[in-house]
Order: sequence, then structure tokens, then C-alpha cells
Amino acid sequence: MSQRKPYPFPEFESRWQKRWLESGAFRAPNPGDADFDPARPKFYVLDMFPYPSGEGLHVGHVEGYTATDILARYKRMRGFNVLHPMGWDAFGLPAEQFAIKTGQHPRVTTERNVARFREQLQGIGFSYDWSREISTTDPGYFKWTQWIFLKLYGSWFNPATNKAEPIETYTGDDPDSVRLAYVAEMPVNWCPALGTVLANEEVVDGKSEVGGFPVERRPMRQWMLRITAYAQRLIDELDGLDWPESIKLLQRNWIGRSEGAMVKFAAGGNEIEVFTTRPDTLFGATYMVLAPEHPLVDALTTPEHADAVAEYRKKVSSKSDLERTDLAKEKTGVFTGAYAVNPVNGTKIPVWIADYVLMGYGTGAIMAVPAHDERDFEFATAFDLPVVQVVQPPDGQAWRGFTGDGVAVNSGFLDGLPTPEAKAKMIAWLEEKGVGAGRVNYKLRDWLFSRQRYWGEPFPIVWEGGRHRAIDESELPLVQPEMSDFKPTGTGEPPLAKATEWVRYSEAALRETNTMPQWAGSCWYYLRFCDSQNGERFVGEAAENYWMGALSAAQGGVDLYVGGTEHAVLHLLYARFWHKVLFDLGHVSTAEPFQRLVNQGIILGSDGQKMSKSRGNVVNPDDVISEYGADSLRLYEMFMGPLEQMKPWSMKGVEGVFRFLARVWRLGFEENQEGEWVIAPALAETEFSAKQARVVHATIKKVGEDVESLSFNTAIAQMMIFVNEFTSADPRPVESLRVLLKLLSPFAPHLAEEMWTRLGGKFAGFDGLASQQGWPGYDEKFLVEDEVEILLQVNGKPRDRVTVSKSTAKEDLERLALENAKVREMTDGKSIAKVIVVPGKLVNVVAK
RNA sequence: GCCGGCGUGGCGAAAUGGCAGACGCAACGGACUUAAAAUCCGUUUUCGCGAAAGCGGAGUGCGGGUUCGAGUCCCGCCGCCGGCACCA
Repeated sequence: MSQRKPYPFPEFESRWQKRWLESGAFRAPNPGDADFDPARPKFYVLDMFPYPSGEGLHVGHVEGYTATDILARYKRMRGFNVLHPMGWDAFGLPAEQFAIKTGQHPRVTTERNVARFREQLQGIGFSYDWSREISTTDPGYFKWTQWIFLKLYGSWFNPATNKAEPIETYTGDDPDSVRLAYVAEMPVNWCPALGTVLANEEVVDGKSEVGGFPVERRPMRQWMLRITAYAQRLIDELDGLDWPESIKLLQRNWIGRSEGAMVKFAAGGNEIEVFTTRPDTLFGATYMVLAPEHPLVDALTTPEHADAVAEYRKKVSSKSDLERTDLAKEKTGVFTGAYAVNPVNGTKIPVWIADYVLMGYGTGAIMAVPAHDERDFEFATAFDLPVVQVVQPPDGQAWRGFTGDGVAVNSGFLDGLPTPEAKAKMIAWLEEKGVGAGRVNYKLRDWLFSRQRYWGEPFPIVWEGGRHRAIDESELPLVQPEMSDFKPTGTGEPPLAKATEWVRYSEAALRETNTMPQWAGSCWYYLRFCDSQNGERFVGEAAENYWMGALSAAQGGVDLYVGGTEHAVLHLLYARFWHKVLFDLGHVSTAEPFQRLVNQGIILGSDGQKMSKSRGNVVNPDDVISEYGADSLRLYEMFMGPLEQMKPWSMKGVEGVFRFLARVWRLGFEENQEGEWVIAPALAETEFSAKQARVVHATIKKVGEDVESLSFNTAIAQMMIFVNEFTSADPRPVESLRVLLKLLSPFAPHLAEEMWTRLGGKFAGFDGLASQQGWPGYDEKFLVEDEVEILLQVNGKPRDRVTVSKSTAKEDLERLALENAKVREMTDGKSIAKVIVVPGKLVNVVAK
């Protein structure tokens, strides 16, 4: 026989979940729907949709999802039309790997996991509009992912208008060279033993993380998205967003704008272009370095250095990017035998290759100024290259290795100029002589968009005669072929290449066999939620305008987006990029997708460590629900601390909120002899005492304000104060529960509904559902007390307190303080220098 | 190395520049009970004096500063966490 629960949540939680679901209680009508009310303001509150892993939901999901659910329920009670949807980011490697192991189609495992996630979410009572549910793996959804890809493929970024335009407006000879989706040869991590390409993160010390097989860098044909075209706008348009500054900064740093100059160096018949942020140090450039993969290396290398260069390049090519950057303690490199001419002074300087210069940034070549750059200085020291001072540091610092701003020296026409002016003058000189120009550079690279996987969106592209072209929109969705063998091919060809019939598009054309990365589906899902059943368009115009439109002064988009920081620079940057392309092409009405972003903090195990299976500190939400109920789980996760803060789990804390909910229950009911819960006899239609009224109105005020500011922990604390106040009240005004249950409903909706309905059996004013009531109002007049306690301080130290009427004049308060015995004692023998009076708060007597 | 964020009781935390520690956990004491659990009531930053009510001092990582008044604002350290990392 199971132990009796302090309140009977197992009897009613699932009953209410079913009722909400069946009655469509949280359906949000779209413009055009019969029950749509244009007078209601809209509110779009969105969760980062989960990857439905085999592990099921974890408490971290529940934290963010509860926060948004409280806000969604609160806004509904405030009269908003609330869009609060949920879906599945269901393409991904785990499902595919499981398929390789078992031969089971990834769709089967994915559907099973989705069913489990859906059941778990519904078991927590989240008020999602389930009629809008989507999955990125559903052909009805990824049809439009592929459609957006076609838009990217069919457009280019026009620098003159600073936006994307249809490729037809491009007047150059080779449209393929400017498309937002393009094909390029990219070096990737190829593992011959595993027969597959690996991500950088999967390569450790040049070997595969799994199996320890050697990994080599191999150039492969890849689809790329030209996100770099949007670098500046992705920086600039962060400004108007209501996001944490730290996330904005993360994105700005990731995009990595730097200003400087491009400079051309002549080298024999060749020209080496470099990017530098310090054109003012050009006189100090004593050598040059090319990345080992730089295309000019072969042309420049002299015969007597050819062997050494070839050997060095081979050594470097076997390293992954991670090794090249991470393990760089000592500088390595070789001389090519070639010399370049420094355009500013005609000096012949040697050209080296070294792997500290990266092909992927700038031009893949640098001018080395060892006197004023740490890396160049290290390299020059290692290889005994000349070091020439060209910047005089301020206040007598040593010039060798000085990288800050100073004054130009040994620099001809720049001598005597402070660094910023010297930069400007040098750029002007370079432009005048035609050997360089001012230039802005970004760290951001184009987005490698293809994967050699089965379980992803196929590209709507075919190849014919060595050229790619888009298939017609009418052929979408392009679904993966049915296959039973998902293993890699061993040749680097994607698994789809094995479906030869599917690949053969026509006599002359073959389908692209790469698939899109997992990020693709999550780049626009928030748009689909606005109109998820639309078969004609990726989102209906009216629905998009309505839900993504601006609230007041904001620039529009999702009104609140909550999720973890792990997506700060990937998902959130990719989605902004896609959204801007759609905006430029006129398909959406706002330039940014997410107006307000909030990151929930990580929940640690009770040992203060990150939750992990190996540590054994993982908390399963299902266990918490079966022992304490869904309302306790929700309430605890909100009571732990501020939403955005990292905080450890505590089962004792769960018990604490559970006890609180039981106390709420007992405000309304008590157990009779037969063990049945009956309406508490203390409940009566009586007036509030002055103190009770104050607590009630203060609670309405505080809970409302705290929900608006997402300070759920303090809102709950205030409701605890409320309950403490009424627990001992006899008679207990029924009105206290009418108010409390409304306030509590967004937090603990099951309990609120159950109590609301049961009390309605005896008392008036409990009609309908608690979750569909209007939010209660408060009256300031109950909050002000007639008498206030005034603190008396002497030199800032509390000495006494007096109770006076609220309306006591400033002068009277001052007099009261000076006449006070304690104050006089403390100021005895001193002279009063000043008296500070803060009406309603304190009087501070300053004495010397 | 660079860039962010955070440091408050035994623990999670609260505090528009105005009585630090609300609310909860834990602990302790009491009521109820044959007993326990549950529940209800109370105590709990710390040091000194006091039998007690109480009185006095110290206290928000460390050191300075601004202010009548600083957990809160400013400067400099220390520690922890996160991100980036040869980006020219």
C-alpha cells in the first residue's frame, strides 16, 4: 500500500492535462480563424525546441520550458493572444548512428523518441498549442527548408544595396561565383580507416577520437553558405535587440571585425597581398610569411628550397586545424628562397612559409613586423630574422615586442605621428600609389553546409555536365530514398550515393548526395510555428505579419526566446542570417527573428558538478513527478534561484516547495475521518482584515511585476508569505483563495485548476477554468500603512526607531530625531553638522 | 594570453544608494502522538557582556575611494565559472 500523499496530486494532474489537451484550452487563433479577436494584443513566447534524444527530457529543458510556460499562461490571463508552440529538432547524428548499428530506419527511432518527449512535456502540464507541433524531419516541414535553400541558391548579396537580391540582378559573367549557396573545395578531416569525414572536435592529436586511426586533411567538394556577406549587418543589427550583452559580445567577437589595410608586395613576377591592422608599421616589415597552403607557394619557391618546402607542407597538411592552432608552442617554418619588395621603402625581404599563418583568414599571407607583433617576434627570434623598431612606446617602455599605440619612428613620412594618424596616412599613401587600400576583415568564415549523412535534408540540386542547378520548387519535398544500409561508403561519398536509382535524376543529370547539417531545420522553425499547417507557403503572410510583428517600439520578431547559452554563436547566428536573407527577398516582415532573448542557467547536480551519467548525479524529471508531482517540479525549478544563474539541484528544496503546495491545498481542504478531502470549515465569505488585505494586494502586485521581469523565485517567495498569513486564519476569507489560485495558476496549474473546481462546488465566483481567468488587479490604497516606522541614525548608524503617522512633515521628523533620547545620548558633546531626512524611511543626524 | 560573468549565513538565495540575510532548506527547541512520520508554533550571521528581556561591537572575497549613508557606484587586487584563442 502506497503512502498517502500530503495532497492528492496523483489523482488530478493527468486528469487536467487530458482536459486541457482535449478542449484545446491553449489553442492560439490565427488571423482569419473564426475565433480570432483582433482587439487582443499578441505575444509570441518561444522555447528552443529540443533534439529528441533517447535519453528523454532532462531537468535543464524543464527549467526554460517552465519559465516560458508561466509567462505564456500569465499573458493569456492578461488578455493576450499567446503563441506558445513546441516541436522537434529531430535530424541528427545519434539517430543515424543507431541506425547503422541496428539497421533500423532512423525515422523509427526518431518517432519513438518524439513520442516519449511529447508525453513527458504533456506530463508537466505545459500549455503548448499542440495543433502547431512540427518536426524538422517531416517532409511537410523540410519541403520548406529545401525551399529556403533554393532562395539562398537563387540569390546573391549586392554590396551596392547591402542586401540579398535575386541572382537575376547580378550582371557579372559567373553568377555561380556570387550565389549565397555555392560549391567550394574545402579541406576536411578525412579518416581512411573509418571511411568517413570527421568534425574537428572528433579529431584528437591527429587521430580519430573513436578507434585512434590517423586522420588526414583532404580537400573535398562542399556546399557553403555565404554568411560572410552579412558580417557587418549581423554586427550592426544586434544593437536594437533585447539580448544579454554577453551574448551580443560573443557574436561580435565571433564575427571578429578588424579594420586595417590590404598591401601588395611584388615578388618577382608575382604579387603577394596581405592584410594588416597595423599599416603604420609597414617600414618595420622585415620578412613575409605565407600559409603553407597558399596558392603562390609553388610559384615562389626556388629549386634549391623545393624539397624543404614540400616536406614542410606535407607535415603540416596532416595536422588538423585544432593541432595547428592549439598545440602551437614553438614556431616552425621554412624559407622559400624568394624575396619580396617592401613597397614603402624598396627593401628586399625574404618570403617564408609557416603554419602560424592561417589560409582561412585575410589573404593567407602576412607582412611580418617582429618589433611590434608577438608572433612575428617569436618567429624572428627562432629563425634569426632582423627586428626593426618603427613605433616608440609611450613612457619609456621597451620597444621590442611592443604592440600598443605609440609614435612612429624610422618610418620616413610617418615619423612623429601617433599610431592612429600614422595608420590613416599610410592608407592614404597606399591608395595613392595603387599598392594597397583600407580594408575591413572578419574572422567569420562561410558556413560549411554539407554533410555526408543519410539523416538530413537532401539538397534540391542536380548535377549535369559538371555543373549544378536547382530542381523546380514543384518537385519539393525531395525525400531521402528508402535504404537499409546507412553505413559510410568508405570513399568519402555520402551514403545517399549508394541509392543509385534515386541519384539518377535523368539520362544526363545526377542528384546531389550530400545532406544539410542539423542546423538547417532550426534556422526557421519559429516562422513555421506561426502557420505550421500551411501547404501553400512556408508561412502565411498574414500569420507572419501578426505573430512576428513589432510590439510597441521594439523592432519585432519573437517576443521572448528562452534557451541555453550553448547556441550563442551557432544556431542564433545562423538563424539571424537566414532571417535576413528572407527579409531582403521580401518573404518576412522583420530584419531580426528574436527581439528578446534570455538564457537559462545550467542546473548542476546536487554535488555542484555538471550533471553527467558517469558522475551519477543526473536527476530524471519523471522520478520527481512521480514522487512530488508536476507542479512541485515546475515550482521548484523556478524557486531555485534567478533563471539565468547556474545553480545546483537539491531534492530537499523540492520537498520544500512540495510542502508549500500542500499548505495551499490545506487552505481549501482538510481530511475527514474517512480520509476524504472536504472543504475546510474555516472557509467563509468574510472580509479581509487590514493586514490580510495588505498581504493580498502586495502579493498581487509583486507576483505580477516579478513574472514580467522573469523573477519567478521572488514571486514564489511572496506567495509563500501569502499562504503563511492565511494558514492560521479562522475564519478564512474565501476571497483569499479566489486571488491566490489565479496567481498560482501559471506556476502550479494542476493544483490551481483542481482547487478552483472543487471550491466552485460550494462557493460562488469559481466559474470556468482557473487558467482562463483574468489576472487579478490590486489597489495601492491597501498597500499604504497609516503609520510608518522611521529609523533614526546618527552618522549612518541605526540608533532608534519611532512610529509616526505617514504624513508627518519633514521638519517634524527632524525635530523628533533631535529630541530623541538615544540620539541625544549619541550626539552628546558634539555639534550637529547636518540632518538628512528621507520621508517615510529614516532620519540621519550627522554629528561631529 | 584576450574577452565576459560571478563572489552575501551551514546550504539555495533576497535586498529602487537607506534597518543585510525576505522566502525556502538544514539544524535545534516546543505542541500534538503510547511512539514515530506528517502537521503546527518558535529559535538560528557572528563575537562580547547578561540568568533573561536586552545592550554593545563586527560583518556581503581583499585593499582603497565617492557619499550623510555602499552588498549596491568608482579604482586596484585575489578567487571561481564560461567563451575565444597564432585572426596578422
